[in-house]
Amino acid sequence: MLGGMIEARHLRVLRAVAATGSFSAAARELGCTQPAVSQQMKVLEGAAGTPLLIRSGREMRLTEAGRALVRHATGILAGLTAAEEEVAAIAGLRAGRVRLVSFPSGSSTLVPMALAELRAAHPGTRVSLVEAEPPGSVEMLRSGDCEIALAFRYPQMGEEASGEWDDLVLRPLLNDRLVGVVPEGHKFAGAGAVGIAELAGEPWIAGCPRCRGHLVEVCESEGFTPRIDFATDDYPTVIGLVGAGLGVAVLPELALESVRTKGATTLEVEPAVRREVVALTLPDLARVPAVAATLDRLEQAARR
Amino acid sequence: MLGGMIEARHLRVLRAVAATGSFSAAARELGCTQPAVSQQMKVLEGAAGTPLLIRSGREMRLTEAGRALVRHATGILAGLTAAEEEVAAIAGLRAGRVRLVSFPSGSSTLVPMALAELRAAHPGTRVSLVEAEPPGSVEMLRSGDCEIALAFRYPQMGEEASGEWDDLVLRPLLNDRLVGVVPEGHKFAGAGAVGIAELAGEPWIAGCPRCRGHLVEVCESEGFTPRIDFATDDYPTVIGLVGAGLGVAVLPELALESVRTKGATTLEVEPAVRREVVALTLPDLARVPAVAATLDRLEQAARR
DNA sequence: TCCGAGCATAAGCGACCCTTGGGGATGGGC
DNA sequence: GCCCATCCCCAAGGGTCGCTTATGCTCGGA
Repeated sequence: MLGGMIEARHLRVLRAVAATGSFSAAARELGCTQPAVSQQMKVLEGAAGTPLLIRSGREMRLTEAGRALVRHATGILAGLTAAEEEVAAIAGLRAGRVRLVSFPSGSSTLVPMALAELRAAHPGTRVSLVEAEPPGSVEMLRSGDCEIALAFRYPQMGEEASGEWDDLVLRPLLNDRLVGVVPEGHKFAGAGAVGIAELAGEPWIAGCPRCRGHLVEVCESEGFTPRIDFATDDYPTVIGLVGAGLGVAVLPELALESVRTKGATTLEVEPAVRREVVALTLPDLARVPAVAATLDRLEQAARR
Repeated sequence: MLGGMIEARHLRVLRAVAATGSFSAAARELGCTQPAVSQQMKVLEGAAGTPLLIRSGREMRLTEAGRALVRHATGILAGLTAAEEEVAAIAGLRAGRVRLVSFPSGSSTLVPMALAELRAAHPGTRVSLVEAEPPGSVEMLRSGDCEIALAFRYPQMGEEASGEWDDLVLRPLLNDRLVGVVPEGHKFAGAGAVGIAELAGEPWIAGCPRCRGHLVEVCESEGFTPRIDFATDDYPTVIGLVGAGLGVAVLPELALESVRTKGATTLEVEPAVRREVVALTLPDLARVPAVAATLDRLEQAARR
C-alpha cells in the first residue's frame, strides 16, 4: 500500500553501482549477489519512471535522471548515516542527556558521587540536575520534564497510597535512618539513643513539608504533638538552629552527610524510623541506556 | 543480509507519530492500520537500540534519541522528496537535458523545427546541439557524449557494414534525394534531369568526406572517375563555387533546403540516388522520456 | 460503572527480496 | 580466429518481512 516510494536501500545500491561502474562489483561491495543488484535497479527504475543507467557495451553509465538521483543520494545517505551515528551514540552512552530531579539531601550526597562515576565511565553522557521535593519531582517525571526523579517515602505513611508509583519503575537506593539532633549541651547529648516521646516537651525544628508531616504523624503515634517552632527545608539551617539551642530535630541521616554539625550532636531515636530513598523513572525511559546507566550509578553510590 | 539499516519508511512513520502524537492518528495519516505503525516503531526501536518514544498515559512523547531521529528525518525526507520530484520532472518532461549531435544539413533544417515544437510542448526540456559528421557522431553516442545522433547513410554503400548500427536504436527520418547542381549557364541547366555519366568530364565539387566517398563510388559504378577540384563540407561554399562556374556538384536535397542557390540551378540525376537520414540513440536512452520526445519531434519534423 | 479510544499481541497471508542455476553477449588473450 | 573469462539478464524457488484482521488490555471520561 505504501509502495512506489524510493527507499534508502535503493539509493545505496545505485550509489554502489555508480561508484563501481558495474553490477557485479556493486554486489561484491554490498555483500550480495549480482541478480539482487540487478533487481533493485529494475525496481528503482520502475519507481523513477525513466531509465537511470545505460548499459553501453562494457561500461555502465548514468542517465541524467541517474546522475540526479546519485547527486541527491549522497546527501540523503550522509544524513541517514549521521542519524544512525547520533542514535548509536546515544544508545552507546557516547552522547545523550539525562535530566535528573532530586531532593536536596540527595542531590548533595548521592548525586555528585553517581555523576562523577558516570562521567568517568561515559564522558559523553551529560546529566543535568534540578532540585525538587518528591511530590513535585514525580509530577515533573510524569509530565516529561525529567527522566529520573530521586524521591523518598516513609513506608508507614498511609496517607499517600502505596500504589502512587505503581506505574513507574522504582529503583530502591537506600533506607535512610532518621536520627535525632540536639544541642551539644542538651541533657540527651551523650545518651546515644533516646525515645522520641522523651523529647515531647522540646521545641522542634522541622525539615521539608513532607518530613514535617511525617514527623507529626510519628510523634502523635507516640502520644504527643510536637511544638514546631521552625520549619525549613534547608538542613544547614536546621543544624544551625539546633546548635544555637533553639530546639531539637529529627533528620534523615543522609541530610547530615554533607552538613557540618557544629554545636549539635546526633543520637539514635526510638522507635527506629526510616525513610526509603528511591529513584523513579518511566517504564520506557528505564530502557534508555543513558537513563539505565545513571540509575546504575545511583544505586552503586547508595551502596557505599 | 542487509538488515539493521534505518529505512526511509521508518522515518516517515516516526515523523507521522511525532506529528500526530498517536499511533492511530499516524496510521490514518499514512493510510494504513494502527498495528502496522506499532510494528514499524518496534522495528525502528530495535534498530536504534534504544526506545524512541515513551507511552506516558495518554500522550506519546519522544525520547532524546527519538527527537534526534525526527530532527534528522526532516532533512532526509526532504531530500528524498526533492530527489523524487527532480526525477519525476525529468521523467515527466518538465526538466531534463538532451544532447543532440547532428550533421550540418540536418542541424539547419530538421533540428530547428523539431526543437521548436519540443520547446512549445515541453518548455522544461533543454536540448543542446553539437555538429558532427556521422562517423564521429555515432562515436560520440557510444562514448556517452550525446543522447541522440542524427546521421545518414547511403544504402548502396557496402564499405560500411550495414550492421554497423545494429546495437543502436534507429529511427528513420527521411530519404533524402540527391540532386545535381550546375551553374545557371550550364548546358544542362534547363534539362530537368541528367545522367550522372553525362557529367563525367566536368570538374566536381564535393561535400563532406563521407559524401565524397559515396560520390566517387557512384560515379565509378557509372563508368568514370570524377575529377574533384574542390571539397568542403560547407554547403553554401559548394553552391558558391558552382554558381561561380567552377564545377558541378551532387548534393543532398536537404542540404539545399536552407541555402540560397543563387547562380546555380538544380536538376534530377540518373540513376536516382538517395541517402537515408536517421536518428540514432542507445537502447536504454530510447526509453528516457526526453530522448523519446525529441525523437518524436524529429520524426514529425521530417514528415513535413 | 459503562463506554470509547488507543496500543499491544497473535495468526494468517500476500508480497517482496534474495538466492541459485542457466543462457547470451562482450571483450581480451593465446 | 578461437577460446575463455567476465558480466548481465532471466526464471524459479525459498525464506523473510510487512500488512491486515481479530482480540485483549488499559486508560479516561460520562
